[in-house]
Formats: sequence, structure tokens, C-alpha cells
Amino acid sequence: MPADRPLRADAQRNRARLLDAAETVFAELGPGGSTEEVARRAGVAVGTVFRHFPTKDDLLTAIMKRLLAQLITEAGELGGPDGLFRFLTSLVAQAAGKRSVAELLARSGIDLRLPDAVGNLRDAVAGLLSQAQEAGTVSGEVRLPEVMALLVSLSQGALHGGWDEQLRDRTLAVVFKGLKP
Amino acid sequence: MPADRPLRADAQRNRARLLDAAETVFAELGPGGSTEEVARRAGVAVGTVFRHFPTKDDLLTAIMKRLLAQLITEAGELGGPDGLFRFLTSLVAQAAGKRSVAELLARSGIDLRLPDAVGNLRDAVAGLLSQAQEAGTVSGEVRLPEVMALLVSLSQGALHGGWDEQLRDRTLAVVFKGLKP
DNA sequence: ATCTAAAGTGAGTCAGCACTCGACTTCCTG
DNA sequence: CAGGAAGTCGAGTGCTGACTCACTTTAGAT
Repeated sequence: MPADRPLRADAQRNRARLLDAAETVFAELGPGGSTEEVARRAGVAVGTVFRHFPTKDDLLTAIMKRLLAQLITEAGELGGPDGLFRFLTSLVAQAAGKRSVAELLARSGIDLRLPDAVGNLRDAVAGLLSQAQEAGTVSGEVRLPEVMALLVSLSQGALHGGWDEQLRDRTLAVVFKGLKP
Repeated sequence: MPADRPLRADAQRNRARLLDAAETVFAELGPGGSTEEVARRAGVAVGTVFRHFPTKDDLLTAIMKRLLAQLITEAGELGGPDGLFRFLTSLVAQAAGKRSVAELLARSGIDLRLPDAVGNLRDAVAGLLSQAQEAGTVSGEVRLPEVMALLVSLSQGALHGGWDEQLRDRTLAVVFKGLKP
């Protein structure tokens, strides 16, 4: 077991292409999308996919991790009294277009290989929640678990229902009203 | 094409068994559950499944229709000022246990073979909504589409998040508060 | 009791898909 | 500019799961 040497240049390039391709493929076809298709779109042979990700599930997990990291960054950058509201809005908007986001949240409660990353998202959302509560834009009654639950629900709903912008706003408005003091 | 003659007794029995078996199988395994497994649990050969439902998708659609009919009945029986709230609660509780319910709602927006049945559910919910609004338990601002959207979202969330009773109640409490005047 | 069309059976077909592996190519190091 | 390790290639393998069909069984009409 040699210490992890840096990847060769072509390998790095392919790894990145693969992740991008996988994201769009799974976004379009769901987890049912085939590995072969991912390879094709990345301009690479199947064997290469499996060198980088020994299992289809590993590939899925890798995208989830990346997506999760992006969300955490976004949550970290947002803040202030209505940071939580803006984060939720953005999340739902993304979910409506990108199946992966919703799928990610759906799996996150189940998949045992993402616990720390999910924990980080949880922490980020907790931060937004307490900021909002201090600013008085969210009721002190509200706790983190139900916020996470709503977050998962809404992104799932947006995904499956094919919401347009208006419906999204009206639905979020109801939830936001429920969160306010 | 002879007019539809009544099914033979054994055929009727098997059809019913098949639907029951399919419901539990798909509830446990999701749509990925195999036709063979459905046949096994119904105590019937695969061929029989395909005699009744030429396509796996036909089988799925058949359960959806049945489930939908049950929901519509339930919605019809409920009523009064908090009928809508009780319906939502019951729906979410069912979704948490039975994958099929959530999957049904998820598909209902997409699947083109269930439009009338879904329309009926929509009507039933519309009835509950207007009753609640007349009684003053739900704000007049709220419209049907967002209620349907919340309904789909919450059942999806309950399914994927594996909510316990407490979390379910707390989450619903937020939504209900958002619906009130 | 007899007959027959409807229903049931289950081994078999076929397609798709995750994954393998030996031959070939490309990067990097000295 | 070797040499060889790391990476890529893609035809091939094996399995799973939807669907078929020639044959057997059975319900129900006469």
C-alpha cells in the first residue's frame, strides 16, 4: 500500500470529465442511467470508469459528495436574517432542474458512506437557522430536524412535481409563513 | 374482440392476489422489485402475472389506480374545519410506512395513464380545502396547486427521511401554521 | 359426464448492464 | 530518451430480470 501518489495528468483530466458526465447523465436518467453512457459522454472507455470508481455506487457517492460540498459552501456564504429562506429557495430551484440534488438529499438519510458530509450540511443549516432566529425572522419554536425534513421534502416535491417558478414561490411562501414567529 | 365477459372464478382470485402481492413487494423494494417475486408471493407462476398485466408497467399502474381510489375515498369521508389537516396527516403517516403511496404521488404528475384518477384526487382535496377555508381554518390566500405540491413533497420527504412520529408532527405543525390565516 | 375455451404453468429467450482483463498507450522519472 | 509504472482500451463474461409460448389444467356451460 504505497502512500497516495498524485494522479497522472491524463488520469486527473479523465476523473474530472467523468464526474461531470456522470452528473449530467444521472441528472437526466436518474440512478438508472448506465455506466456505459457516462463513459461515452466523458469520451472515455468503460474500463476507465471502473478504474476510477470500482463500483457504480462509488461513482454515485462521489457525485453526491461533490454536490454536497457545493451546497455546504453555498450555505456558508449565505447568512443574515433571511439567509435560511434564500438557501431554501435556491435549493428548491436547483432540485427542480437537477435531479441529482433531490436524489442526493433523498439518499443522504440512508447512505452510510456520506455521514460526515451530511453532518456538515446539517451544521451549515443549523448556523443559518440560529442566525434567522436571533434576527427574529424564524420562530424560536422551530428546531433543526424539521428544517432538514422540510428541506428534503421540498426538493423531492420540486423534482417530482415539475414545478414552475410561480408554484415554487407560492409553496415556499406557505412554508416560510409557517416558520415565522 | 368479444365484449368483456366476466372473469373466470380462479382468474378473479388470482388477479386480486396479484394486486395484493404487488403492493407489498413494491412497497418493500420500490419499482425495482421483480415480477418473479410478485408471482412467488402471490403463489402463482410468472406467466400468470403477464396474462393479467401484459407489462410490468401495467401492473404498477393498476396498483396506483387502486391506491389512488382509496385515497380519494378517504378524502371524501373526511370533512369539516380540519378535514384537510387530518387528511395530510394520514397521508404522511401512510407514506412513511408504505413506499407505494409516496411513489404514487411522485408518478402522478408524470404518468399519463392516470390523469382522470389524479383529477379526482385533486377534486377531493379541493373540496377539503374550500371547506377549511369557509370554516376559517385555512387562509383564503392559499390555492389548490400549492396544497397539492405540499402533499407530494411531504409524502416524499416522509418516505425518504424515515421520519418518526415526533418529527412528522413537528414538520406538519410548521406547514399547518403556514396554511392558517 | 363431456367438452372446450379460458386460464395457468415454467423452462427458455433475449436484452441490458455492471464489471473484468490482457493487450496496448502515455506520462513521468532518472 | 530510455524504461517501466500508471493509465486506457474495449471485446468479452455473467447475471438479472422482463417477457414468451407450447403444453397442461380447470371452470363452467350443455
